[in-house]
Amino acid sequence: MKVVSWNINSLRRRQDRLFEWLMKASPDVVCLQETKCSDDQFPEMALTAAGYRSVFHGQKSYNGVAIISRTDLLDRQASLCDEVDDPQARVIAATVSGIRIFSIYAPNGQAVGSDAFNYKLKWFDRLRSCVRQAQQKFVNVLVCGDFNVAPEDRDVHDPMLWRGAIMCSELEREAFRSLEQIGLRDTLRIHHLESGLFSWWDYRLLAFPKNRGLRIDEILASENMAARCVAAGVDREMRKGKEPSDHAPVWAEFSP
DNA sequence: ATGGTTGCTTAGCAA
Repeated sequence: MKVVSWNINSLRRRQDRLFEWLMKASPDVVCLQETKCSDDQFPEMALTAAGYRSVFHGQKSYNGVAIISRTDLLDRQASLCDEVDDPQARVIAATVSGIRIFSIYAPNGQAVGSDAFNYKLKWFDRLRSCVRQAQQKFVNVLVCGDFNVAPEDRDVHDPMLWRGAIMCSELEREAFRSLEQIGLRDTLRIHHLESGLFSWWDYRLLAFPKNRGLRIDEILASENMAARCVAAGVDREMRKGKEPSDHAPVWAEFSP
């Protein structure tokens, strides 16, 4: 089973690219982030015609997440488990073949120490609690998305330049590690230890051709799923060409 | 070098 996580940076803007890629790459499950469209704008019918079911949780202009799958998506949940009424559409979960799958779009945090930054840290606490709840019910859990955290220096093109900056600060990395401490594994690192593997490149200053990027999109797997992970990678091709998202899809392959 | 690019919406914010 091939699972992909992709921050598409506007589904409406990149719908053609999405469908071409689905036909070519033929993934089993795709977690999308920053769909930036309300639920009434989501191309559910077109996806059905292409052979994909979908669950989605969007809002006007910003954020928005979805999961699309070749097989049934059960028990859709569009929240972080708690009763907090969050106006930002950043989480959706569903069950595919007995695997509980989350598509998450973590807050960016704007600047270290800002209100948005503190909201980001609290949001990670809420996410951790929510994933723990899922782990009570499911042995197989995947948490896929844009975490807006580069977990280690090897995930950063220029660690000295980014030292302590947003997405790289110690508090954010600690928040990310707290997810690993409840038994989630960063699937890319099961198969690749090298630096230079990124998932996001700024649109500015030729960042992509210079490979000046960060790895902030991850597929985290529960122990049982990690044991089944036979390959993982980044689809850099999708960052190329006309009007790409600023993120490339990251993927992980699981044996039955 | 304190710049620059894109999306959403239409002046300015978010990323």
